Amino acid sequence: MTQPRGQAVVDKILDTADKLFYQQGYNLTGINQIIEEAGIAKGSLYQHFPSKTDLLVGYVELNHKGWFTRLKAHIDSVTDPKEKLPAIFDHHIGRQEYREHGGCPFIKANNEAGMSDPRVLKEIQAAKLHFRNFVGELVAHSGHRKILTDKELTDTIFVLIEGGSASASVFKNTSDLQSAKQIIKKLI
Amino acid sequence: MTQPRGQAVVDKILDTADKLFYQQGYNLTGINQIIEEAGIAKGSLYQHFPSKTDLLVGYVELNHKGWFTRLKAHIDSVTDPKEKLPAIFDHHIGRQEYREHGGCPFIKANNEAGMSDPRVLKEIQAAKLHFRNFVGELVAHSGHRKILTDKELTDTIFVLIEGGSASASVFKNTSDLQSAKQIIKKLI
DNA sequence: AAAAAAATAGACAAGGTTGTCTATTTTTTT
DNA sequence: AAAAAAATAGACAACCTTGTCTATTTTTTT
Repeated sequence: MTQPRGQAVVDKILDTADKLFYQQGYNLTGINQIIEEAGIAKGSLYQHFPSKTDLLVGYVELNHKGWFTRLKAHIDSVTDPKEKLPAIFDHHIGRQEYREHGGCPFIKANNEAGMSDPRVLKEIQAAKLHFRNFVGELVAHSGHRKILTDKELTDTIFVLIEGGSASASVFKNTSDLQSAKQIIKKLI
Repeated sequence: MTQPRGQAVVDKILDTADKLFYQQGYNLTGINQIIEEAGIAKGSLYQHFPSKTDLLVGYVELNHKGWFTRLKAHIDSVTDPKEKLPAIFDHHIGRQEYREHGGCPFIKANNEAGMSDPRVLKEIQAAKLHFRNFVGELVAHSGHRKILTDKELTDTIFVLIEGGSASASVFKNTSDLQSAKQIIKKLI
């Protein structure tokens, strides 16, 4: 069970698929490129992922986990409950900069391959609901000014984050995410 | 120059590409499927579009024109300047229902093939700037309550429409677009 | 140490992809 | 009516795709 050096095969596959699926897109990334860049054999890939679609499902699940872990860690580091709301935008601004303004990985996967397997859409919806519930909790404890109701503010933040990420992928900058952050600060 | 019955070849190509690129995605739509469903010969396609990428550019341009024509017609039909703002949401709600919640065609094309040709990204950015400027004009003449500045309200509407369309493609409904509409009504 | 499982390298099948080219027919222009 | 352009049907090249299968080596478990 020990793992002296180097990643396990599954991790190498998922890491490579994560990079390539996001950068090039699912349909433009071939199995052969994945095994070459991951440095593993084709048989190993098909042992862990019976089909390319299964690898896509694994990719979406991995992104769900990793994304939420990072988001929660960032928000937990902010102590003022009201300040946690703009921090959601800061986190996504940083992620889009790191990701070179490629947009939301879930929306990308959904647009390109959302119909290829029901598990893909299900997992993407789960990730988005997860996010909305998380925002809802933060709003509920934020002590905001109630210009909008809790539900309205939650929906606004959720939709602004979606739209701000889409805008980042079009304009290759985070200016709309920054604008959205300022607007939310004004409304809380 | 007359065209007695049936569309010209170019129109048949673009209509078919429009349908298939949006429904299936650019990368999953083959040239052979396009010519078959359009009922034209392969040589005819390559006479008008030297490559598949050129057809993609034509597709984005066609969407830019058609989308704006429809949007403007809808907004023009609303007389009250303030009511034109929620009408932007109504229009997009109707479009997403008609499009079966596939999301924004520009975002889809950008996610899937934004890097394949600089003309694609350029045209998508042009469409989005076109939209933002259009919203800006409506906001300027709306006589809203100035809870937000003109620029802030414009940005908010723009980003909410982007996010609401993305949400429609994930949840296969227009509930976030409807929520966004209500929030805007409250802010104007 | 022996048995089982996992990983490797790579050939291979079956089919799909874009784009070219030819020969023929139809349509449009002059 | 004659010449030019456009459209058709389809074969074809060159290549890429996913997934399978074999033979061999490495790693892990018992």
